[in-house]
Amino acid sequence: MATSVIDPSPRVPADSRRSRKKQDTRNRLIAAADELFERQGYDATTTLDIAEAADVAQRTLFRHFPTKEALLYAELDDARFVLRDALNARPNDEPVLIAIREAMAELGETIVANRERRLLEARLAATTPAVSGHFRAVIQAGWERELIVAIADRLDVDPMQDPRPEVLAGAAMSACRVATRQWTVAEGDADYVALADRALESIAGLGALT
Amino acid sequence: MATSVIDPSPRVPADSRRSRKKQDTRNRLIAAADELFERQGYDATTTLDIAEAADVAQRTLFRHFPTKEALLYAELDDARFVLRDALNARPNDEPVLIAIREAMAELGETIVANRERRLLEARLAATTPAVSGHFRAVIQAGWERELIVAIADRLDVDPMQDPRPEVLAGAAMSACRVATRQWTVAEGDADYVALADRALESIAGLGALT
DNA sequence: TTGACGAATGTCAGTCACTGACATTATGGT
DNA sequence: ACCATAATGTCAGTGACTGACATTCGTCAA
Repeated sequence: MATSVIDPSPRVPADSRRSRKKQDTRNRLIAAADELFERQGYDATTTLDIAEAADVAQRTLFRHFPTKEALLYAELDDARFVLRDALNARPNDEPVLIAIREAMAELGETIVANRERRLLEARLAATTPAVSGHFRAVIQAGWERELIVAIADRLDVDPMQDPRPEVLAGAAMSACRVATRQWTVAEGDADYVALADRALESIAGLGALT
Repeated sequence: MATSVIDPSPRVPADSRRSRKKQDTRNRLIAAADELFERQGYDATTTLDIAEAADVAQRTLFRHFPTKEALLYAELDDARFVLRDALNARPNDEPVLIAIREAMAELGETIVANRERRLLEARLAATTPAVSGHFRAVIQAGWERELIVAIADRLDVDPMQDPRPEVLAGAAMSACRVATRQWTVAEGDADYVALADRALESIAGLGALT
């Protein structure tokens, strides 16, 4: 869900032929981008290439995705809603860091399911500044916002006054980045959930470092 | 210093007329960008506008700065070397989080000195996604790298294996972002160093949150 | 002083991501 | 069948950035 682009009130049943076709072009665009990025690299692939490979006009591509990078991270961007739901599902009396670890564990399963795509994202992010930049600026920032409001809710504090929600969220996102990098170095042959949990756990000991 | 762009080995004395002129065009470009961003907004200002206001060719602008955003963040980008030096200057037996707080305090003074520019950066980042994105993707990531190597050095661990350096660095950068936001909300009429220190201090208690 | 060398800049043409405006086609409801 | 409108197509831009080559200007040595 979440078309990555703003489309307000659909007056059409969510499962009409129209919406199926729309979803289909969206999927074809993602698949085309995937394959082209894989085959000829990110920078060497133009949005026109992608559109033609998906057999749509370039303009249509930009109606579905706001930027070229969004094509790559469509799935991870939507995953922030999964994160939000997972967080809200944790019991309210659970310590915040525990709740985050549990929610991330749940999310981690979903993430790693698409192993090949995750590895592609990682490869491209490692070689292309535009990609890693977009990840930090858009994807990670989006996840972070979800974390912040969830944490502030639990602590019942104002995240504009109390620095802890944002600081904890930042630490958690860094932990996820580390876990992802380690998982990527291992070519996906590692327990992502365990890696992430270990990194998240380390947050508790940050103040005691020599 | 660090010209924000790669120029390897200058065979010319660092204080020749040539280098002074070069530095001068660089400064004029920054000043021109500053004023135009202030007057007509970020998006409404083209790189050609800036170049003409500084009385150079557009091509020259892009020889001094790799992107339009870099014009805005030239100073903050260079500040990462100040951060590195400040960190290295801290005694080796000092606990890491303390060292970071002290180094940031030192850095904070430098930062807040240019109050008007900081407020301009904040205003633009708050209204223009391209600006806030660049900040996260380039500036903050750069500072974070400095933090990571400094922390890993002190702990004598491999930052690729041990998640703690990167996690702590991420938390610290988030703390700085919070402090900057609070300082900005107060229109610069607040003790930035105190705000940053309070946010950084909160890292120690992250694991104990209910 | 002069002349050679090279750094900084200028000029120009091009690529490519992205956008606004308007025309066309395809669906869904009537 | 008919109309409203969602989805797409077409086209002509704008603007950031780049490569190639010409020109100017500071530096230094003979």
